[in-house]
Amino acid sequence: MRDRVHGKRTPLPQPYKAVIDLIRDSPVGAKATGQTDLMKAGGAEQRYATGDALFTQGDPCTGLFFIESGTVALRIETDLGNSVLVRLAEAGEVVGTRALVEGGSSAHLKTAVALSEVRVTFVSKESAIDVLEIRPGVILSLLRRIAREASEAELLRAVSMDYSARARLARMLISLRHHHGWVNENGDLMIQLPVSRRDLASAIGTRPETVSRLIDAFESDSVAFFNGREVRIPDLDDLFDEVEAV
Amino acid sequence: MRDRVHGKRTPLPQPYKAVIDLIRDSPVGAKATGQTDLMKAGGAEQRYATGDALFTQGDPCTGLFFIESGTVALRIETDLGNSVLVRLAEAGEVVGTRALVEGGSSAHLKTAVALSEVRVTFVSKESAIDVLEIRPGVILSLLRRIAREASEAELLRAVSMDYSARARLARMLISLRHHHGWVNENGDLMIQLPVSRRDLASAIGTRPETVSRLIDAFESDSVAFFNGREVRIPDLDDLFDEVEAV
DNA sequence: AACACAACTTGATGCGTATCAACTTATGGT
DNA sequence: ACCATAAGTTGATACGCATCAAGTTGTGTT
Repeated sequence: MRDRVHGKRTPLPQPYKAVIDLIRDSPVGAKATGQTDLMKAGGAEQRYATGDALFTQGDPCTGLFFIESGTVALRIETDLGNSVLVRLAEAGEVVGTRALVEGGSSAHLKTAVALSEVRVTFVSKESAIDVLEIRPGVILSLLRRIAREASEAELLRAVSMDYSARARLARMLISLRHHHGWVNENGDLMIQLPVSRRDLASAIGTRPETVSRLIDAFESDSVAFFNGREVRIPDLDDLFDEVEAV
Repeated sequence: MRDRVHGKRTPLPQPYKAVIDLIRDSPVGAKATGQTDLMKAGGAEQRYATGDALFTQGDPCTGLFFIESGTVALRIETDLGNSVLVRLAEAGEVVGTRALVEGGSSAHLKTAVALSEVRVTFVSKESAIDVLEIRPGVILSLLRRIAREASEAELLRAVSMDYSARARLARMLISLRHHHGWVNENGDLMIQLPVSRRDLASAIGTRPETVSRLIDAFESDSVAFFNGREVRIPDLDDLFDEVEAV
């Protein structure tokens, strides 16, 4: 691997491949699949403009939001300026699953804000549970989806602390490519960051100043070139190399 | 708050209380509730001795393990010596939920090892899914349980990086008290650590040497006194103070 | 276009913790 | 009870990143 500005870690001989793949390439939010049409049949389409909140931390959970298009930021807000980006939810994912948690009157732990034009199908808590009680197939699909999210979130939590901030930023870019990347005329991977530097920093557990410096480092090493929220990545493998060592 | 050997952080004005409570006191693995008797009816009781593996990373997922008694360590093993303790599963929790994840032939991402005499009810993947397809009530209970785990794991991942190693160790002790603590004749909280220093270190994302020094620091500050795997905590509030600032 | 304010960058400095090495203390097997 | 090996401790050193401060660039507003 290339020299790097920031540290090195003890290499890990032959870790189990599936785990490494997951660590290296898991989106911040897990991908969603499976048909939940039956459930969504009882729902209503809603639209949100950039910056609108789907729900706010502390609000009672009223139902599930199936994202049809657009990107939603899930944040913990600690005060006006101080917030932590917990994950980005993309088209195909469900947010608000806390509405299903046992104990009727649960409140949202996070705030969900549209980062772009967002279209969702909203299914109220009551009708969601109605459907779930009648159609085991639907609930099984939802269960499987959430089981995977839980499993992966837990795993990521445990291992992500072991990475340097530099590696975590690399992993973030890798995962963002799925919904925010394309290939330009020269064959370079391009990514349009959906978030500010500040969000980016909080998402990877570091500070905006550090992100700034990491960007400098990536550019000196020709791994990635940043221009505002647009990122050009000549060779994706270089990014994977950054996450190679644990 | 008292002076401390290690750092301080910018205080957070009035974060949303439920979130803070969760952060401060969430067990490493989420508590489980809800009746799943119907599902377990089709299962078989199994016993494991200390050190036995319920399953190993890479094995195909064969079913769900409902822990009736004892403590199970879930680890990612990277090689023989190098492992990360992802969570401790206690009586009342379910492990192996990855068996339910979509896409039939999933493999375990973690290794589950009994840390004590462990009694579980094992429900095979097939019969679990059979039950789930017939009894929506059961699956709903399971879904709710897993939804909460997912939600909390995700949140914890995001915020735990913001804490110092010292605060993370304090949080670990706080959460261990639920299943491994008692009160001694002097009214002191006692905790019998179920894991080695090495596991402890990996669970909080640090190194054994650092854990050693943190223990020294806790003892100098009279927050907690360690004797092998036995910990004496004169005042639990002192530990909560350690996690107070983000 | 001019302003206010937020977002971002750059530099200097210090703290927290990883790392490496040497040592001491437990643990388990024969 | 012994030895071999693992687990835990202690010390010295280095470095990644947070922090504070001051600047610059960007963005929306009237």
